[in-house]
Amino acid sequence: MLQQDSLRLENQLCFPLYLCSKEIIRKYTPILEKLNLTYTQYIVMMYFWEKEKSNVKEISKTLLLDSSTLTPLLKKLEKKGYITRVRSSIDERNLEIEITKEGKNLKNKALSIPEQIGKCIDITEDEAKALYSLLYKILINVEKENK
Amino acid sequence: MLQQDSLRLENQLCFPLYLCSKEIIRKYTPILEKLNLTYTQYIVMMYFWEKEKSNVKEISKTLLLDSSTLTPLLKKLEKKGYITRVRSSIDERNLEIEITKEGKNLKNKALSIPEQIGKCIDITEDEAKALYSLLYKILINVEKENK
DNA sequence: TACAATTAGTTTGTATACAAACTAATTAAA
DNA sequence: TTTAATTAGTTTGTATACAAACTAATTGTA
Repeated sequence: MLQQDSLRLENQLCFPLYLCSKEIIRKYTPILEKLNLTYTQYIVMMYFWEKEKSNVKEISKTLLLDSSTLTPLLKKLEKKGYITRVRSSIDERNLEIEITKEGKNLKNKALSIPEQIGKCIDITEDEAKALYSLLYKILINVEKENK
Repeated sequence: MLQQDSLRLENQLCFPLYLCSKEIIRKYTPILEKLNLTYTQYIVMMYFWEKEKSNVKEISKTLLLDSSTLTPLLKKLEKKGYITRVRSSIDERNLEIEITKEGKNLKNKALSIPEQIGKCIDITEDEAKALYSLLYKILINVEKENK
């Protein structure tokens, strides 16, 4: 490919990635509204459905979200009553974040969401698997140099 | 898969999509800084490297960006001297947007960017092709219902 | 031809994102 | 044992994103 052509929109890989991410998240929005969650908040709640207690640093590392993104987001989730935020008494720098009963209950309301989104995306299971492994392969490569 | 498990982070497809998009864009950021561009501004400039003249509506349709995202972004590109924004005299509602000579010159500075990013992503050509077609397949599906 | 409907773009409000600067607590080390 | 360095999280500033409301221009239509 000519160097010129590598700058054509149709030859970009990140552009469709960016669009897919954006457009799928846009599909989530009205669905998540019923749970009073945004997409990023939903991701954080998923995290807490698997791990009841954590702190900003751990969440940041798992979800690849900056702590300065998380601070206000977690405050919002606290205000909604889905999590609690308490300074650790052992190390005052740490913020102990814990899911509430209400936060746990939210999972029941979310059970049908993956299927709803799946219908929108509408690819075969094999395609989904192929996509999934490609994405994680890229993620590992891209994150490799961040150390 | 149990309905419960479909809510596990590791079973999400949108999540790695979102991460890939975000993290690759983060790789672009320091590279694009040398051209005084953000990633979204870069996408818009790519658009104008292929189409010298356009308007908000057309750009919005091609790049899937809301006009309310484009308005301030285009003003910034104008301030940087890369495009001009002039109301159409035929239909005052239309904004005629055109790339400047400086905007065109910027392309030369950008020529090496795809290769730099390619190195970060680091997948084979076949994998890139497979990913590319999967992403566009999803995009078509997701956008289908937006009519 | 007035008035309704549509259209193009802008403004407003809310929610990310993240880099950089900052604060406070803890740990390391001179 | 002070002081320096590190660490965890917050604040600030800039730039998206997009829905909803809005403005102004144009088009459709009764």
